[in-house]
Amino acid sequence: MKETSSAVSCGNCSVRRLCLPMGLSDEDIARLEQVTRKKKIIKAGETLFRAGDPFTNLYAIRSGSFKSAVIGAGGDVQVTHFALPGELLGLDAYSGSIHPGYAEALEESSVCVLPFTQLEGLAQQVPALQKQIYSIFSEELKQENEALLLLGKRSAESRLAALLINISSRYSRRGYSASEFVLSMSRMDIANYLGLTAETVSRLISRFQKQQLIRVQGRSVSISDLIALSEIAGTHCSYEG
Amino acid sequence: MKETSSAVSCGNCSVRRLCLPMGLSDEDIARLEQVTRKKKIIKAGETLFRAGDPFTNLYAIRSGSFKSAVIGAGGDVQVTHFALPGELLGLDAYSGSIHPGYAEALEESSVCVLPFTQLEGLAQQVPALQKQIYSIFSEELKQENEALLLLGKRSAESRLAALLINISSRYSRRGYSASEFVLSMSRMDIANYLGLTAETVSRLISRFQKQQLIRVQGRSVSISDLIALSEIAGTHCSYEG
DNA sequence: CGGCTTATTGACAGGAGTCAACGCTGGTGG
DNA sequence: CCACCAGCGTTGACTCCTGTCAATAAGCCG
Repeated sequence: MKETSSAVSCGNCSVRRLCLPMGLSDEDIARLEQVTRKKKIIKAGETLFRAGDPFTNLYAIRSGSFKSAVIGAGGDVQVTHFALPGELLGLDAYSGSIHPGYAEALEESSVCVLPFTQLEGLAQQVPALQKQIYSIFSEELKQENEALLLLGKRSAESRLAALLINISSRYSRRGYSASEFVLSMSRMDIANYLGLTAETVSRLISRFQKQQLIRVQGRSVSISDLIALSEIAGTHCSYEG
Repeated sequence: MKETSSAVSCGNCSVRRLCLPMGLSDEDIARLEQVTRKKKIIKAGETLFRAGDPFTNLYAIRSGSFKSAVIGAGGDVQVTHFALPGELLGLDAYSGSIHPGYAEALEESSVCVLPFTQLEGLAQQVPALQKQIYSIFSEELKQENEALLLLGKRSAESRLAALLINISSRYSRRGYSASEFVLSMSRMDIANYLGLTAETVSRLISRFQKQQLIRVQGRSVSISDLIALSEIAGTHCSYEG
C-alpha cells in the first residue's frame, strides 16, 4: 500500500527494458507514466483478477511472480502461464471485456495498474507505444504456440526440462543467475502447467537429480548440466530431427 | 487469379461479419478497402508463408481453410490452428518480424492480403479499427488458452469430441450446417493438432461411430448426437465438476 | 509441539504410442 | 479403360509411459 504513491516510475523502473517502455523515447516514457501511476501490492495466494471479472486494466509485473490459468467447462483448471517481472497480464480479456481466466500471485508481488482505455488512447497518439503493444500481443501468441508444441509433442521428461530452461533463461535475462533460482510455484502448479501430475513431476525431479543434471532443495534449483538438460528439452523424438 | 482484380470488397464480402470490418462504419470500411485490395488464390498443399519468412502481410481467409503450425528445435511440427473463413493468419509474426511457423492451405483457398504497415497506419487514424485489431489479438490468445486446456487436461476421446464440436460450431456460425461438414484436414493433421497419433484418432472415430455419435464417410462427417458428444468433450474428469 | 499442506516414493493399472499388416482411394500413364 | 502406385486410413497386438491410489516424509505456521 505504501508503494501506491511511491516515486517509482517507468523511467527508473528496474524492468523497463522488458516492459512497455522498451524502445520508447524519454519523452514518450514521460507520457506513458501518466497511465502507470497506480501500483498495487499482491500477497502470495491472492488474485489480481478472477475469471469473469470485467476487464478494465492490464497489469505489468514489477516484482514477484504469478500464475495465470483458465477454467474449463467441467471446472478443471489449466495453468497457462507463469509470469515474471516485465510481463503483462490480462491481454486475453480485451475481446469480450471479461477476464476468461484468473491470475494468482505465487509470492508477494508488485504490479503497475494500467487502465486500458487510457493506454489505448495514448497508443493512438504514440505510434511507438502502439507498436510495442502489438509486439507484446504477438510475442504472447508466439509463446503460447511454443507451449502448445510442448504439450502436444513432448514427453514428460522433455517438458520439465524445457520449463527449467525457460525459467532459467528468463531469470538470466533479468540479470539474475541462470543456474540458481527459486521456483516460486508448487509442484502441483508445475504439473498442471505441463499437463502432468504432481507425482510425475516429483519423480522426474528426483531422476534429473540422480543424473546430476540439477540439484534441488525444496523450491530452490541449481542447474548443473545445462547442455544435457537442453538436449532432453529439445529433441527426444523417435524420428530423426 | 481472375479474382485478383474482382469487384469483391469488404463491404459485400460474405465473411465480413467475422473479419476485420466487424463493427466498422461504412465510411471506415471504405478506407479499409484501400488496404485489402489484393487477393490471392492458394491451391491445396501450398503455403501462404513459411517459418522464417519476413513478416509483411496479414492474411484474411475469404474461402477455404488452412492449417498453421510451428516447428520445434528438433524439427518436430505442431499444428496450432485450423483456420476457417473470416479468420486472420500471421499475427504471431509481428514481434520479431519473422513468421515463427507456416500456414498451408488444406484445399483451394482465397485470402485477402493485408500489408501490415498500411493496416497499422490506418488503425492509427481509425480507433474502431484499432479496437478491432486488439480484439482479434485477444480472441486469438483466448483460443490458444483453450487449446492448452485441451492438450493439458483432457483424454484423447475428449479432445477429438471437442475438435468436432468446435469445427461444427464454427461452420454453423458461418451459416453452414452444424451437423454435416467436411473435415478438410487429414487424420494425421487432426492427430498432430490434438497431440495424438493418427492411429488413435482413427480408432476414436470408429468408436464414436459404433456409439452412434457420428457418421463418417472418409472426410465427411455427420454428427448424430451433439449432446452426448458435448458431454464427452466437456467433462470426463475423475473429480466431480 | 501439533495440525496442515506440500512433496516424495512405491505398487499397480490403464490409456495411448509403436510397430506392422492390410484396405481404400485418387491420380497417372500405358 | 484399366493397372499400378503412393499416400491415407483402418485395425490388431503388444509395450511402456504416465496416471491413480496410497502411505510416508518434510516443511510451514500458529
